[in-house]
Amino acid sequence: MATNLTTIQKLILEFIIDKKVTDGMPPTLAEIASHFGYKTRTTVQQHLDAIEKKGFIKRNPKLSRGIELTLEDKYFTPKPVIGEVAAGNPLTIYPDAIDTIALPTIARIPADSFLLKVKGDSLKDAYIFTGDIIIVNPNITPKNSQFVVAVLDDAAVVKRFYKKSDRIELHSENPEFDVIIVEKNYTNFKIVGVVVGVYRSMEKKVG
Amino acid sequence: MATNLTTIQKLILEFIIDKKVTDGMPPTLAEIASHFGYKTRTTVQQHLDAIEKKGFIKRNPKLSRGIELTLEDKYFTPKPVIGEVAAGNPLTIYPDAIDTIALPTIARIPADSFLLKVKGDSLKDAYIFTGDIIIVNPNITPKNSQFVVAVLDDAAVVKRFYKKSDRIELHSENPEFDVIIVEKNYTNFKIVGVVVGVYRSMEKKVG
DNA sequence: CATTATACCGTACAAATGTACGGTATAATT
DNA sequence: AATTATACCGTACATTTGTACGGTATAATG
Repeated sequence: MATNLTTIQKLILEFIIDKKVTDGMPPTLAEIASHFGYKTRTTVQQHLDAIEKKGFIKRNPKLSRGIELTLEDKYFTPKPVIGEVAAGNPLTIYPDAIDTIALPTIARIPADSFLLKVKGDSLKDAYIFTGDIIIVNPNITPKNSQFVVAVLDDAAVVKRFYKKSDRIELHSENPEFDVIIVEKNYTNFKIVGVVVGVYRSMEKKVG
Repeated sequence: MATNLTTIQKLILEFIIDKKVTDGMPPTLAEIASHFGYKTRTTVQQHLDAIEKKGFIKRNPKLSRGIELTLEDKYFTPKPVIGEVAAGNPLTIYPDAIDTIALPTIARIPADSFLLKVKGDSLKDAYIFTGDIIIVNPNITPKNSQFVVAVLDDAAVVKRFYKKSDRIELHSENPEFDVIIVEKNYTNFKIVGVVVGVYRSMEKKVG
């Protein structure tokens, strides 16, 4: 879907989506204004007018929080896929990807998490396949045996996390792969986040 | 969870859940009052006080539509998983699993889509595993190669759908399984719905 | 018999909410 | 040079919204 929304309009729309996902309901004009530092609700009002005119939302007049997302399939919440993981390769982050996918509401993801598309079959032993979307939360401290997205020497990996007293181990589901051991003082290593869910759309053919 | 809610309180709670599911957000006091024919919002206010006191909801003071459902699992909308598919077995629909509260939610699932939990590894060739949740839409006409949930001779199957001029074929991902052929006049066959998505939570350990 | 919980009513009010009207400033288009 | 779209401001106002206070009536409980 081509977006003829301006940058600011896009930001506002994203904020609305974000609020809907985390709070379960769209924000009020005042909440939007406050978030963007506007001194008047009128400014928001005018942006919403523009966004509505472009067909991205529909508003129920006089109804509080009456912003409906037009692009949203009734039971699906759109959320941008911000990048790709293909194990072994650098973590690709799309520049300004408004490549939203329709995530089912059951996969109700916390606002602070993001989506990555899986490429390659390096995760097939974890039952995660090319095209699957993984939901990554960067604000969770990983517990042992959880899947994490990590960047090690500029290459991305998705592996099970195990913390030992002196090091961190990254295990693969497939025993043929060696365990990656990260010593405590190793600097070129970063946990990107914890994988909290996997979603796969079946609409298009998989096989 | 035992319910010590009164009949009316229960009705009001159900209405709130219903509104949340259909409109995406909880109602205002006025909307509740109008639905139940109350002449005052105060009446609703008092019922909500009671319901909150009993721990079923939590309210954000002063915030419009600030009714939170306490019973709602953090990452899941009140949309319940209504049954189980274990290929070869009858389609299990949970009777009224989670006590009075979940029941109305179940009854009110938008006819549009529902959730089934997958049991057994009969679908592993389609990369769907035990514990996964499939999202099924009964109102879509299946296209060729889409996964469908079907009931054939009282046993549930989840297979790829292929319509031929004179029959319907149900294919398995695993070529070792025979293709099921349903002749056009066969009666004991019903397409339950099209599998539109698979969701797997990674929060608890998978392996 | 007094108390408590339930189930309603009305009146009142501050704050929140959506919206209208009018204005300024910049950039792009015609 | 005139117009249009964008991006803000301020003031104003009728409703909506949540909430408080006070009252009535019934049924159940101690």
